[in-house]
Amino acid sequence: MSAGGATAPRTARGARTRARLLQAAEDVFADVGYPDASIVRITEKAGVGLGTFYVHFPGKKEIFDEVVHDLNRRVRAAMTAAADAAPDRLAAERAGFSAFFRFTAEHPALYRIVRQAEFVSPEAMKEHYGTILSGYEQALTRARDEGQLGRVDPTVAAWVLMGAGELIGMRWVLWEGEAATRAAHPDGVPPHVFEALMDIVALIVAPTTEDRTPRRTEE
Amino acid sequence: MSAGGATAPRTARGARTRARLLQAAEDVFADVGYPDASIVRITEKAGVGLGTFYVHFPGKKEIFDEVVHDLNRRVRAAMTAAADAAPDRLAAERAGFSAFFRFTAEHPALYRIVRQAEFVSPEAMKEHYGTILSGYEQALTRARDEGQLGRVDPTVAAWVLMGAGELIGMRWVLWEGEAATRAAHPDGVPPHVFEALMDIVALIVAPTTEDRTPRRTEE
Amino acid sequence: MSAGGATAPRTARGARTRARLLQAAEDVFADVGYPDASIVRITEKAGVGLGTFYVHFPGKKEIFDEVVHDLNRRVRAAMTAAADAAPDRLAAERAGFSAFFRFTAEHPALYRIVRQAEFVSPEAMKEHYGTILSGYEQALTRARDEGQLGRVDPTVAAWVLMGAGELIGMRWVLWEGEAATRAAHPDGVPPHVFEALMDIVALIVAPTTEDRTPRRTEE
Amino acid sequence: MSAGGATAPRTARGARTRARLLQAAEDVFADVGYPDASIVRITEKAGVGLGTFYVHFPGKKEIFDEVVHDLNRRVRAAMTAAADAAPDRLAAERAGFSAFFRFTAEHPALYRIVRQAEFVSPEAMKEHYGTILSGYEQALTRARDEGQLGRVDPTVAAWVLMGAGELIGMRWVLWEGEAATRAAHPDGVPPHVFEALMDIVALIVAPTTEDRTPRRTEE
DNA sequence: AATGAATGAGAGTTCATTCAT
DNA sequence: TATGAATGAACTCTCATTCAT
Repeated sequence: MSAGGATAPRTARGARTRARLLQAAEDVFADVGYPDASIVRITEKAGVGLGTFYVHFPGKKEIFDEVVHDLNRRVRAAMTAAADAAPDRLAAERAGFSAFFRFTAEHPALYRIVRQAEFVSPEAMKEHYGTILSGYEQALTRARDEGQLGRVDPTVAAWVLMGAGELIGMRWVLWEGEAATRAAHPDGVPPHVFEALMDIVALIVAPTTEDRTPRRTEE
Repeated sequence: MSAGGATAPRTARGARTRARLLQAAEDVFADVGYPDASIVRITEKAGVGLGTFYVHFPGKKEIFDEVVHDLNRRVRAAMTAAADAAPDRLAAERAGFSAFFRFTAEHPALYRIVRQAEFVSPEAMKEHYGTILSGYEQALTRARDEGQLGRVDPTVAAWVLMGAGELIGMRWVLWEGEAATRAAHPDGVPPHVFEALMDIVALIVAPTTEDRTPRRTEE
Repeated sequence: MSAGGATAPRTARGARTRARLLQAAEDVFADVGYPDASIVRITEKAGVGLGTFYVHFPGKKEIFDEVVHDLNRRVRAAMTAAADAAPDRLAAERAGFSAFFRFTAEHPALYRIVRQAEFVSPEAMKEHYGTILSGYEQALTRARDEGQLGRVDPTVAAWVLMGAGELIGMRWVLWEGEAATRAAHPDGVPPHVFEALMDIVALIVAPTTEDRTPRRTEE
Repeated sequence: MSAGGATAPRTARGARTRARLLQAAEDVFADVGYPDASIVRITEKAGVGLGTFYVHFPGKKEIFDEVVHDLNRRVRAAMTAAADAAPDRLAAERAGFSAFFRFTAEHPALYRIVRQAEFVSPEAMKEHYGTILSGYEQALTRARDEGQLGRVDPTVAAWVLMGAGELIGMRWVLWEGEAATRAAHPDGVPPHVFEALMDIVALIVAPTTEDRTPRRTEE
């Protein structure tokens, strides 16, 4: 018997059931939160019997971790795909933020689930922020080396920009993002908000100039 | 505030018990999270009988709301007190962030509790961010009118700065803030992080100059 | 210290408080039933502090018993007063039933409370039915001796008539007795029901005749 | 009937458990009354785990309603079976009352449970009396049309007779019906009581004669 | 006499998990 | 693989009663 319990599917039918459970779990965790997301609720949404859950997952925490892992992978893929095509750092930021907000608008689960992870599964949370941040940091470091970033600390800048994305997303995607108006938001948030944010990002991510020489800091 | 349920204490003894329960609730919510914060746990920590809880609060959600409300009031008081003495906007930002990180270091409950509020009590969460943001926004608008702020949208800037504070605080106060090293952090986070953050803030909050004219956005 | 605990009032104020509690208890027991009638509810309705209850009554069961006792005394007084003035047995029945229904209409508590007494306080219940029945039985026995009653067993007849009163009262006073229409019911129930009942009573309570000689039974 | 909640059993084992719970509930409700009939008590008596209760019933009130419904169906079946074989109305009454008292003697739960229903579940109570009464009324109306009933109102007569049965049953079956003496009571109550009751019933349910013409009433 | 804070046993109910089918 | 019946620990909340003031 392998480590993870009764987990890996061995038939096509099993794989399908497993996928349905994962999707249902994502929905339910996002809808009602981890504590109120009962296994029955998940299995009912998935259209399978209660007992079936334990055929595919060892328990509630494990499926939660997997949902977080999935969302993390998908949001990073979306952001990377968008940013990679950009000619310079500022364009990459614009593309990355846009992708992030659009992903958020389509998968509110990301936010709602990650924010609860603190108590449910701190590892999952750290993994989520960790993976995103390390990629971000590398990109910024590279940009700085290429003179595309002002004299700011790439690590701190990465956390600042991520924080900006989080709260702007919370405010204008989750709190105010009605499906009706979303069509008018090509970047996930209202255009004027996106542009205002880009203005600020441009101040941070800007080619080094002589007259602006902030203190440089290292860890 | 004292609207519903068996709430307002009528004797000095009652007021003392109520306060003990509030403090215990803050601790327990921060320690184990809302769902695992049972009433027994709270009353045991407070050193009172289980039934006593319901003499003072109608239920679990209500005491949670009150804890959030309290923390919100206290953190805003701390930030306002610090920022009010500052000569200009940048100094105010420095003082405000410092106060915020120090408060966070001493009351990790703030973070841990607010982040859970999404499902437990969305109103409490919106109230929390709302009150902080509206103050912040006003201060920035005033600063802009006085020429102390670059041509950035004050509302969006406020959310960006708040997001920066949140994630920096999460990363360097909650995840890494051991009591041992805290003495060496006069601003709540390691000095080099604080200065790196201030560098970035300085880019955003900077006197208007002619050569930097980002697009201006209105709601 | 006397048997009944802290019960007998020693001042005029105390007596007033006690009476208010009794009335409140009657109302609350009738409204929500014994199990849901909490002491707080009673004291709130009475307009006194919770602790005051235990100054006047040893406990919940005791006040229940006293409420039953009171209602019993009052309904019997009403029925006796009405029946005593009647010239013959049939007239006495008519007056007695009328008094009973009218009392029921004004004090639905009687019914609702007595019916619950079975489990709360069997003694109280037996006392209630016992006192009413024994008076009834004596009256019927006397009537029989005076030739005003057919050859029916007075004991059984008393229980039959009481049962009739109970269900007719339940059906046409409690279930259907709206305050609005009550003015039109001089006997507590709709006139046609009352007369139909009297027709039946007249069959039971009728002067002995030669051709109707039912078997006579003794206990 | 199987409308709401986690109710209908899908396996034979489930059906057995459900039946055991119903029987246990009937016993416990009758023994200690609704408010003191805790779910633990019921499940212990049924010999199943506490949680099992909620697999089969949504809650306490629902099982109560079902118990009442069951008893109602059974007592009506017993009475109907007995009365249907009778040649005339008086014989039907005799058979019906006998069946009713015997059922009561064997299932004291009926009484004890129905009497509490007032507060627990008024609908259940009304359904109970309603179904019995409507059948009774129809039978009496038919009898009257066939000249087998004196000039009495069938509706009121039905309630009167039912009331008689209730109180006679309460007095001589519940209060005095010891298992020891029951063998000597072929009709559920002591023979002399039964005959005395039948004497009275005979006065009400009697062929129309010219010399007895009480007022006739209609609704 | 009057009060309300304090208490803990016990209530109904939920739910992650196990297991026989 | 899939299922749903079964379980009991743990939860939130109620309330009759005690007691210091």
